[in-house]
Amino acid sequence: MEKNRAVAALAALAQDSRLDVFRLLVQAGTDGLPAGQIAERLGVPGNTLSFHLNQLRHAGLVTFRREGRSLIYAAEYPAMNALLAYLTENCCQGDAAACGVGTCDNSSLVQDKLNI
Amino acid sequence: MEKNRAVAALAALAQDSRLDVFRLLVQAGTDGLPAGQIAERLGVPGNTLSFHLNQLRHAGLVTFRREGRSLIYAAEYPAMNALLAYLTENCCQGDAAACGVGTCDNSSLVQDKLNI
DNA sequence: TCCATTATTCGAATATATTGGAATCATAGT
DNA sequence: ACTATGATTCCAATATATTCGAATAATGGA
Repeated sequence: MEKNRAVAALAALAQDSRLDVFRLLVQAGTDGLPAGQIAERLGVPGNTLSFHLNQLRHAGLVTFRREGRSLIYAAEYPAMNALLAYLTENCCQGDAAACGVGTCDNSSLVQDKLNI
Repeated sequence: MEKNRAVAALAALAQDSRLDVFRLLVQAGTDGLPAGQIAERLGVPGNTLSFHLNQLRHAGLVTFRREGRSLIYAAEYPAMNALLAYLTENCCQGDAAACGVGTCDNSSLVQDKLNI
């Protein structure tokens, strides 16, 4: 993952409403949720939500598809994983245990799996 | 980890210079680096770097200690791990494999280990 | 075709973040 | 006490982000 994309993804997540949206979509799974339902659940005006969804979309963290009149948004899991990988990359000069990252090397795992 | 702290950490990382600083410190390990050396390595003016280090510090992502005239900054690994845990939390309704997060559940792992 | 529904885009007001010059603070050595 | 070094704080200029009212677009049904 390039630095610019990482900064964009972090910036997209670094906002109250957008972090809520993203987590909601992560929980919703690959089926996603229509924009209106997201707006209702989070109590955010439609046009404001639209702005935030656009930010998340440009950051590559969500995608959408049309279904009738509804636009269904869904989390882009590979992008989330790439960001996690980027953040844990080079951690502790390879000695992950030294900084408590866990027993498995998330970064290389995800990179191998997804070819990012 | 509370949402506010997560947003603060994400915002701190969502900036070119600060992401550079943080990654540099993550690589440097627990010994850390003096502010002047960070400024020199990244080509950032001292006062500007000071501002950014302050942001990272307020977000809980770095700490510092004095050594003579130098202030040595170091990455706060528990905070980094708590952020990763927060981001992967509730992912895919527990079915981590479904969204490619890896074979181990990072979030619960880190939470158990660090009591965050 | 006309209307209701679902959602996005535009624009302008407001708020927040970033930058660097100049001044200041803290420490160590003489 | 004086000076040099390493770093921070203050401030004002500039740039970016957020919000919501109003206007617009896309779809489906009568």
